[in-house]
Amino acid sequence: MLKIYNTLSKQKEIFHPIDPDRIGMYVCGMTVYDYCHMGHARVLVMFDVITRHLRRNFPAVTYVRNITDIDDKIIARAIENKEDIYSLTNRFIDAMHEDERALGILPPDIEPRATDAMDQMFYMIKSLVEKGIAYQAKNGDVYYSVRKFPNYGKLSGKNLDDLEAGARVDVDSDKEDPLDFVLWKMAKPSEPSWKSPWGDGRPGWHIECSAMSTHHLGNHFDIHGGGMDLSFPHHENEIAQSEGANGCAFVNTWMHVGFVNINDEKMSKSLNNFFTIRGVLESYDGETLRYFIMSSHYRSPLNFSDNNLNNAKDSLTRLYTAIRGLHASEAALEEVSQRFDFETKFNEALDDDFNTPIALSVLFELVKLINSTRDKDIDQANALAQLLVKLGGYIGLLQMDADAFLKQGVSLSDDEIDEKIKQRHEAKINKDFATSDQIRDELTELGIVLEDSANGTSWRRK
RNA sequence: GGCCGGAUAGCAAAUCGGUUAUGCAGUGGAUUGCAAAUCCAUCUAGACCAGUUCGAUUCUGGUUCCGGCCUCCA
Repeated sequence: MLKIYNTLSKQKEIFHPIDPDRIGMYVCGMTVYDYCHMGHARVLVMFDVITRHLRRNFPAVTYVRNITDIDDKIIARAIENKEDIYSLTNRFIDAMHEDERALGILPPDIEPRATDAMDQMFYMIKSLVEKGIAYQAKNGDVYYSVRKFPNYGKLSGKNLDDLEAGARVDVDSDKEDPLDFVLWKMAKPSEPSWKSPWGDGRPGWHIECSAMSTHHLGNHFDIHGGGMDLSFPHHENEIAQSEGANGCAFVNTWMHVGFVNINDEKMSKSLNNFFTIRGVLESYDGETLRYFIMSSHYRSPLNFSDNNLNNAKDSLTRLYTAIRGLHASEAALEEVSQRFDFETKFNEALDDDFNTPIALSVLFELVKLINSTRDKDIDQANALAQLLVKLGGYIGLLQMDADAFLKQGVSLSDDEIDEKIKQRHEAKINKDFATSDQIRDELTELGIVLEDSANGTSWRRK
């Protein structure tokens, strides 16, 4: 029984799909004018985990994650680069996909681009204008009239009068109310623009997501997610737009992923304390990043630091060490799956609002059993290792060959290392431990750790 | 100012009204020529002050500190 924390009700709820045969989930994706940073990585990874879990529990899941490929920052950056906006956005979309692959993220089912959704936006804006919820101001911009939507603030727990009191001054506005937000914006002469019933211009950010989500998932769908910073005003405005235009409930469950922090402060562009995914990948492999992200609950803050990343790496190393060299048949896997309740516990953890830290701890319980079984019953250890790989796969972990994971990023070639191991072995046979230890120390220096066992010596990266 | 979160051992991070979280690190032991890996045992908790309770880290109230949103933000 899946429980999800719903930002709308501020509590965990049992998830009741609108149509159990067809779950719809929409997640706000990137605005593509720069490389993705670790904050984006967290949203990407967590909704990947969520999608994987939903797919194992429901026959069909449609995961839509949009791309915002038109907005002020994109225009500004394109001008700065003397570049066409499409060449800019295409470049960063490719980079994003590359980052995603490194993190083991499966592509969403549909990845709509705002610039392909103009008609859907026109349709929605038109409907809002016709209903008197939106208006075209003197400057030509079309605004949403926030006071016309009685439930405004239901997601963020804010009310209009409080917002009004704390509102920053908005001088140059033709808005009827300072809290009204833009649906369609008139283009300045040199800017990219689209023809619309209200004049040449471009869409506001909020309407993009309302239009794309309902277009692909219907007016009323199950889950809508994004980073916590989107809950206000972005998601609040989406609710106002979609429910205002369609006259029905928009989304049942709202999910928000917590921030990635640096020294307990939010990682953000404006604070200039962000790390790009590709930057971090220079020092850590993608699976380590993925593990790091899953090591805390998705709604808690996640502190980004070398110490925590190294912790993640060490933990993953323990996991991979346990499955190294072990393989089993489907039948054996089936047998241990039945006999032990790891899978049940693992699934229960994910069912409880996607509690990945608990799910990971189940993996470590399994590791302990594998390691202690190894000497007594190798067949069972093999089968349990297979089970570990299977459970890891549920959350996109442990799908690499263990040797490949444990040997990656080393400066010497396999042959060179094997040669050193051979030399050391000979020294050991001659009881020349000074030499053998020296060889081992040299390798340790290079980040290569040797492990002796009854079957000979193997190695891994530190 | 308004509205939200959070405070757990050396670090990270969950659960839970009474019983081992888990990973890394530490200590003792097994194993090893010595290590590494592994196993066994073990030490470090619940910001502070009240209250409810047979019993609270867990519930309630207050205090302190930290963070977020209210402007583009994942």
